[in-house]
Formats: sequence, structure tokens, C-alpha cells
Amino acid sequence: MNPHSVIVMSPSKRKTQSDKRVRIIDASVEVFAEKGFRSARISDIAKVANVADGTIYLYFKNKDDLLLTIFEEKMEGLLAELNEALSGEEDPISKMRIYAREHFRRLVADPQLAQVFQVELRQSHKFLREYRPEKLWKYLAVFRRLVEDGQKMGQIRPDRDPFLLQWAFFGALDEISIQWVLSRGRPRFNLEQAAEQIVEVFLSGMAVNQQQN
Amino acid sequence: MNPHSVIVMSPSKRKTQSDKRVRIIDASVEVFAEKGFRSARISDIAKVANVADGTIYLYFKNKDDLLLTIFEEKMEGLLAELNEALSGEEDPISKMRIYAREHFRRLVADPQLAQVFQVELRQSHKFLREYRPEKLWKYLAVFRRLVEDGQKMGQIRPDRDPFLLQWAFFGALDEISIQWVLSRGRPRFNLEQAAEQIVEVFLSGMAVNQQQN
Amino acid sequence: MNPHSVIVMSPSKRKTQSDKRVRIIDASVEVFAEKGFRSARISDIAKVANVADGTIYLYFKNKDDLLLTIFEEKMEGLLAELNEALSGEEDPISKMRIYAREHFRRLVADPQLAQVFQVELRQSHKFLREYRPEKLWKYLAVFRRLVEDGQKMGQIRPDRDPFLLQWAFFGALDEISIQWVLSRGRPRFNLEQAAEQIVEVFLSGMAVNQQQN
Amino acid sequence: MNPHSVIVMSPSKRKTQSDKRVRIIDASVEVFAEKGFRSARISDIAKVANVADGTIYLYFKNKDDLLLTIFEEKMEGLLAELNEALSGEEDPISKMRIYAREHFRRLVADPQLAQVFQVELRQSHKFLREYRPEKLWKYLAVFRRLVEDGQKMGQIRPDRDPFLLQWAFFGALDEISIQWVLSRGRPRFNLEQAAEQIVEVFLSGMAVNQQQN
DNA sequence: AATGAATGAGTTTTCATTCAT
DNA sequence: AATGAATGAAAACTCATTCAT
Repeated sequence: MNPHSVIVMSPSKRKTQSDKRVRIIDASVEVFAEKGFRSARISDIAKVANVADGTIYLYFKNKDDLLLTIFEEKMEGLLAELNEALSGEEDPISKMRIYAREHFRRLVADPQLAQVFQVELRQSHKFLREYRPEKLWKYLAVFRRLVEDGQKMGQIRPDRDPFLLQWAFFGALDEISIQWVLSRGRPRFNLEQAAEQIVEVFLSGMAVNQQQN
Repeated sequence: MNPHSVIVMSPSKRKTQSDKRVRIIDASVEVFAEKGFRSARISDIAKVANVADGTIYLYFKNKDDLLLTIFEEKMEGLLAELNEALSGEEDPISKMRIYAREHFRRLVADPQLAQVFQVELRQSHKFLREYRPEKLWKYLAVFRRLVEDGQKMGQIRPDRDPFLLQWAFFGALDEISIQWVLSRGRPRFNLEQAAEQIVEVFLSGMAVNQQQN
Repeated sequence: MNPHSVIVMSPSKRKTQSDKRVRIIDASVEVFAEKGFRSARISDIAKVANVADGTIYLYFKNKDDLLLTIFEEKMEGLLAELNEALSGEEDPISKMRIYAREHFRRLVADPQLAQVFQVELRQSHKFLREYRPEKLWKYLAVFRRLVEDGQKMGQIRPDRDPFLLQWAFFGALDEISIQWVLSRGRPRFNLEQAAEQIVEVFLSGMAVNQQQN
Repeated sequence: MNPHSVIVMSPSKRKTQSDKRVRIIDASVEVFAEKGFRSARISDIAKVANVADGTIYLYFKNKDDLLLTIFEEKMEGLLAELNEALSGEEDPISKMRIYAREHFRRLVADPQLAQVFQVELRQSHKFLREYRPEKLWKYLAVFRRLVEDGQKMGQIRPDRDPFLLQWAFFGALDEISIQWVLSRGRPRFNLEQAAEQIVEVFLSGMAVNQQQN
């Protein structure tokens, strides 16, 4: 994370150390996106990452862990980007607009990761049934807090449930994301306009004074 | 083919005929809900359905087909119920309220089927990547047409995209459904109130005249 | 077999009686030739023969029995044809020429049966390891007796072993038959000339007086 | 690749390397000969070879490939032995005698391999219908060239077709081999005398001057 | 830390055969 | 005799994971 840390490491150390970990993760995203999680073989990933099969198990517990780690780590980055994007703005309502735009912007920016997030991840039994996606909750909580902030500032009706709304809003964005990812090959709709519209609908639905949306 | 043929058949014959198909489907829902799609063994289903393993393959092409058939057939039933529930009402706005309530009502009514729909189904590679869920589109289209009707009748803003809204609305309901299903064991939130709130948000967001929601 | 027997039967009886048996055998040859013995499904044969699957088991013990019966019955016919063809000739040497010609003639006459005899039959474990092909031995014995007759009449060297020669001669014809059957699609060699040459080689090799071949 | 690399390898490494491959092949011959190709289970072979089931698939594509590889590799050895045996002799006619004797000698020397070659191999659909046994053709070609050499040297009639004769000769030897292998348990005939006789018959049949056989 | 050869668990699916009608 | 729905046994193969080097 810290860009200065590489200076401390010796170049060779740098190369072998966490380089491999990163290469494995990047290879996984690539292979998962292309072949799908179940069809992807560890040896495929190892080949792309240019490491031995066994090496993957030095960095990750198992195949599921690899998928979950992709989620965790990439989500971390996305959260950081999101917060970065929100940092310049004060108004909760404006921040919500940024939230939606950012959500879709990253989809377009990294289609392979989008495929993994929107499609492959859902096929992991662990992810759906056992794993508690803390990072996802953090991501949702950002929106929930915007709602709460809006309520405190009198912009959003106090009788709207921030918990329910975080899910509803995320569900709406997510479903549209899935449709967009699955529409590979076919003409895709415009995500920027979609973001705009979804936000307007939700804002109107939450706003205290309907004139202001 | 002949609708009268059941009269000609002996009762036992009739029983064994398509009775088995129904028993297999019911057993599948039960076993998939309990063990999960991938962990469920065909022999488990066969045992619960009280048929031989091979019999399942007389009625279904393979395990994936079984899951997809559950979706198709149950969805058909749900669609019929939905249309039935909507038939008594004329106003598009009121119909939207019914739509959401019905969506959640069926969730509560059949928790096993809900588990299969909200969790297991998503793990089928076929379902997500290859299969085009026509039945789901029909289900979405019902809502889309309500939006279009509302626009024609001047109740809903003409600049709202019915396509986008069907996904957003469904995504919102679906995410809340998933959270509800996954909250097994923990105290669950009230789905009726949730339905109410989601609908109000969307209606306000779509309405021409903000005073009327 | 007896062409008059059909007169005794009622026409309907005739049709249902052994008609089915014949139809099943014919269908088997067709299906075995096309799909191969292992890939051929009983239900395929039943469909072609226009009978129910279970009906096949009224006439044959099992799938292997079906293949073996084809061999037995068709071999019987071939033996009869062979004897018929030999009946007009007295000289053992001339008869040997007829033997070889007949062998190849039937190959060309019924390519499907040839495929079954030369290829599919050999894949039956039963045929190769357990079954004693009496009919094949009878077929070989015809040649063996021609050798013995030739020896009695002083045309063939008495130190040639008729047993060994029946196998050698049959092996030679059989290998050429296999090559011919397997050369489907490619230009095939002339079987009549082949028959001529093989016979000449064997006759020269067996003859008492080398001048006479 | 490097022929010296074995020196670099530790002895144990060398042992495990291709030792396993050899052990699997040997085990296969043993198990195929005893149980037959179709009845032999991969796990049987693995047990005899003292490796895990999956290890077999590191060296061979599938069960059919295993059988075909046995044929290829053993045939290679047999060809080498044959050429070795023929190398000391110049006269084509004498070489033919050696050819037949060698053919039968190896049959007696390795009865298990003989069983696989004469019986089990023929049950592989692949072997008979799809696979082109190049190695067998090389084996046949050795005889064909002896015929051609004999023709060039004026010992063999120029009107004899070497192609036809290679098949006829091989077919004769092969059928006798089959009978010998299948006669397990019963008194067996003398293969050395058989070789002698078959060769004499063919030589007489091919010779230019009948006095010389 | 890295390797990659070896392991072996685990289950769907086919289809010959049966037997109630 | 005929049917055909139902049965259920049976095994090859994959590939995530391990561990000796």
C-alpha cells in the first residue's frame, strides 16, 4: 500500500516476496473471469501466475479462500476509492450520487473483476451460505450512513429505514450490474444514465421535500 | 393428450404416472434447501422421493436440469398467483403495492423454495451464464408494464425508463429477500413493512406529482 | 426354413410370430454395424425393429446372446450357401477355389453383416473367451475335409496337417477380409483377384506335384 | 532430454521417475491378461503397480490409451527383436523362416502379453475402428520387403502381390496364435512345427521354381 | 520459500434387464 | 405375448491438496 516500502526492500526480495501473492491474485481474477470459478483449475492459475501449483497454497488456504481473498482485497481497494471519491463532498445527497456513479464506474473500468464479483463469487457455496461478507457490509454501511446523515440534516424523511434502504439501493445497483455484465456481446445500456436515474428515484423516495430532487 | 384419459386409467396407474415427477421435484426442493445444490446427491433426492436413482433421469436430463425445472415450474405457479392477485385491481400504482407484497408473501409461505430460489439457484453455472430465464423476464415484465401503464395514465413520469426500473425494483426486492433468507436463526425483520417502504420509495421516485404518494 | 410352413400358419400369426424375431435380428445387424456393439443400445434395436424393449428379451437372453445368435444363425445360412456352391463340383482342388471365392463374395454382398462379423463380434468378451464357436468350426471343417479328400486322392501332400491348414487358410482369408472391411471410404482392393491369389499360394504349397497349381 | 542427466539425478529420483510408468505398464499386462480388458479396473492395476489410481492418469490419457500404449511399446520391442534375429541372415527365404519362428517364439516366451495381444487388444473399439496400428504395419512391412527382395533376386514369382501376401501370411500366423492362446488348459500343439509348415506352404506358393522349396 | 509429482476421495449417469400390467 | 416404466449396479476420471525434496 505504502509506495515507499519498496525502497526498503532489496529488489530481488521485492520481486519474490509479495510479488507472487499479487501475481496469483491477478491470475485468479483473469482465470476465474474467463473459465468460471468451478472450471478454473489451480494449475491454470499457477501457469498464468508463473508459479508452481503448490506455491499457491503457501499464500492461500484453498481455492475458496482464493476467491474470498479476491473479494476481500479488491473490496478493500474499492472501499478506499469510494471514500476517496466521497471525501471532496459534504452534502449527503450529492454523496449518494457519487456513490452510484462510482459503483458503475469501477464495473466498466475492470470487466474481469466485474465478472468475478457479479457472477463467479455467487457460485461459491461458502460465500453465499457461510461467509459473512464484512467488507460488503462496510460498503453498504457507507450508504446507510449517508441516509442517516441526511436524516440528521433534515433532508431525508426520518421514517425511512436506513438498513432497508441500504439493501434496496445496493440490490438495485447490483441487479443492474449483473444485467450489464451478462449482456457481454450484446449492445450494452448506458451505465452513467442508469446511475443517474436510479439515484433520482431513490432520492425522490427518501426526500422530505419532494420539490428538491 | 386426451384430457379424459385419466378417467380411463386405473387410479394406481394415474398415481404412479406423473406422481413420480411431482415427488421428485418436491424432494429436490427439500434436499437442495437442506444440503445445498452441490452437496445434494441424486441418491439423496431419490431416497426422499422414494424412487430409484435412475428414475430421476427418466424425467430430467441431469442435476442442473432438475434445478432449472424447479425454477421454471415453480416460477410458472408464482406468476399465475401474481396475476391472480393483481386481477382484482385496476390502478397501476395499487398493483405495484400488491406486486411487492406478493413477492414477499410467497417467500414466507415456502421457506424451502425461498432458499432454493434465493441461494441455491445462483450457484448453478448454467443458470447464471448460459440459461436465459424467460420466466424471470416475464415476472419482471409484469412490473415493467405496470410502469408503462402508469406512464400512459399520467401517474408516472414519462422520463423514467421502465426497463431500468424493473431491474432496480426487482433487485431491491431480491436483495432484501436474500438477507431475509440468510438471516435464518437470527431475528428476522418484518417483510410486510419492508414491502410497504420499498414500494413507497419507488413510487415517490417515479410519480409525476410528488404530492400524491 | 421350410418355405411351406408359412402356408400352415394363419397370416396374422405368421406376421406376429417369428416375424418379430427376424425383425429384431435384422435390426441388430443394422444397429451393431452402424454404432458398434457396445454403443448400440437395446432401445435403439427395439426402435428399428418396431417392438418394445422388453420384447427383445422374449426372444433373446441378453445383448450378448443377441450378437451370438446373429453369428449362429447367419453362419448357418452361410454354411448352407457354401455347401450349395460346393455341391456341383467334385474335385477338392476346384472346391477350394470356390470356398475362397464364396467367402469373399458374401462379404461384398452384405457389408453390414460383414462389419458385424469382422469387427463387432470380436469385441464380445464372451465370443473370444468363453463361447465355443461351433459354427465357425464347421465352416473350417469344410475346408479341412477338402484337404483330407485331396490327400486321399493323392493331390495333396500327406505330410500337410489339415488342422493347421484350416486355420492358416481361414486366418489368411479373415485378415484380408478385415482389411477390406476396415478400408471403408478408401479405395478397396479387388477381392476376386485376392481370392484367386491366396488360393494359388495355398494350393501350390499343399500340392503333391508342383507343376499342377 | 540430456542423456547425461541421469547421472545428475539422485538414484531415488531416477527410480521414482519413469519406474512408475514401467510398473503401471507391467501391472496392466498382468491384470488385462487375467481379468480381461473390460473387467479390469483401473484401481486393480493401480494396486498391482503400487501407485494411486490418479497416478495412472499422469502417464496415460485413459484406459484405452493404456492398452494402446502397451501395444505400441511392446510392439516396438518385438520389432527390434525381430530385426535383430533377421540381421545375421542374408537370404530372403531363410529370413522368412526366421520371421515365423520368431513370431511364435515370443508368444511362448510371454504368455500374458500373448493373451493381451491376441485376445484383449481386439476388444478395444479404438484399436479396431479408429486407431491405425502403425507399428503393426511396420511389422507386416518387414515381411512384405522380404517378398519384394525375393522377387528382385528371382526367387519369388513376380506376379505375387506383396501386399496381399503380407496380410495372408500374418493372418495365418495370427489365427494359429489365437488358437494357441485360447487352448489354455488343453494340450497345445507344437508351435515350432506349425511355423515350419506354414512357411513351407507359403514359400512353395510363392517360389518361382517349385523344386527349390 | 518453492516445487510439482503423487495422491485418492467421491458421484453422476447410463442402460441392460425386469416385471407388473 | 407384449409392453415400457422402473430399476440400480457399477467405475472411470478429475483435480484440489499434500509433502518430500
